[in-house]
Amino acid sequence: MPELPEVETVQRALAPHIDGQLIHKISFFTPRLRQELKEDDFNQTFQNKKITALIRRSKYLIFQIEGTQWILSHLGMTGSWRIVAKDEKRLKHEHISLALNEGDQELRYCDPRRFGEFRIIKAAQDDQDPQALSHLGPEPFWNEYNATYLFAASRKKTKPVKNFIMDPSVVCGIGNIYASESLFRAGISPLRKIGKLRRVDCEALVKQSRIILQSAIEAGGTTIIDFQAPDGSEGWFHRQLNVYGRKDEACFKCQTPIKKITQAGRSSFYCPRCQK
DNA sequence: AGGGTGTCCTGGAGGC
DNA sequence: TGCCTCCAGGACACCC
Repeated sequence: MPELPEVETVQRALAPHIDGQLIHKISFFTPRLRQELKEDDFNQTFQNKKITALIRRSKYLIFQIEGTQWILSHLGMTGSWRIVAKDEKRLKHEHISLALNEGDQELRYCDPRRFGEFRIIKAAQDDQDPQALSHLGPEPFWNEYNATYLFAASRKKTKPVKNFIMDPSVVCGIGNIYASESLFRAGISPLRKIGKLRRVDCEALVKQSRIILQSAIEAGGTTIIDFQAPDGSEGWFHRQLNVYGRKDEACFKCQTPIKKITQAGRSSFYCPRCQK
């Protein structure tokens, strides 16, 4: 399940292989992912155009392509990209192929649950976000995401803190796993109302979420079930998870059994003793 | 308007 | 073994 560190890992692995490459042909092997996939539209727009960069914003990959249109890719739950030789046999759930250069190499997208996205968006001006992503809040590593910002943004809000930090318009890229893990490290219960957080809590939360995301990136992303980096290597960050997926197991700090609850339809894990 | 729920999807786990 | 049900998750539409 790709969250920010996984998407960052994919971006870093893929970019050197596709920057500067020409798109020879785009093929779809499924009528739709989250949206309809129309081969003609993509080929008319991108055939023989050069990929100038692959960047990450939030959990999106953006294929920057010469011209006025770009491609937005989201890995959903189970999406992955890999680079293969053109004659390599297609895997069961491979839905997209970008033949590069003279067609000798292909970038393939595999997604068993088809929760991913692949769509054409308008290119952005300068360093701005493309319009399709204008709703996104700051990245966790940007200076704008700090305790002052989080404290101000959360006043008079009544949502549980867990749901608040998972809102990409507040701060992007913190999914279910890292939300639980950040709160554990910050010593904050996921049930706390965000508006009741003190400034010191905001400071701890910003700091801990950064530390955890950074170490996950350095570890090459979390592999729980589905995630694989494009070179086939597995991330190993799951070995460092303190609470996620550890229902009824002993807290590493205090031995209290980890609790699992449901918030906004998503499972949260926390230590009822360490997190207040 | 803010907060919560339902929907999309399918593989895997667990129950009987 | 085989069938059934449930669950996982991000983004977004929708409801109260």
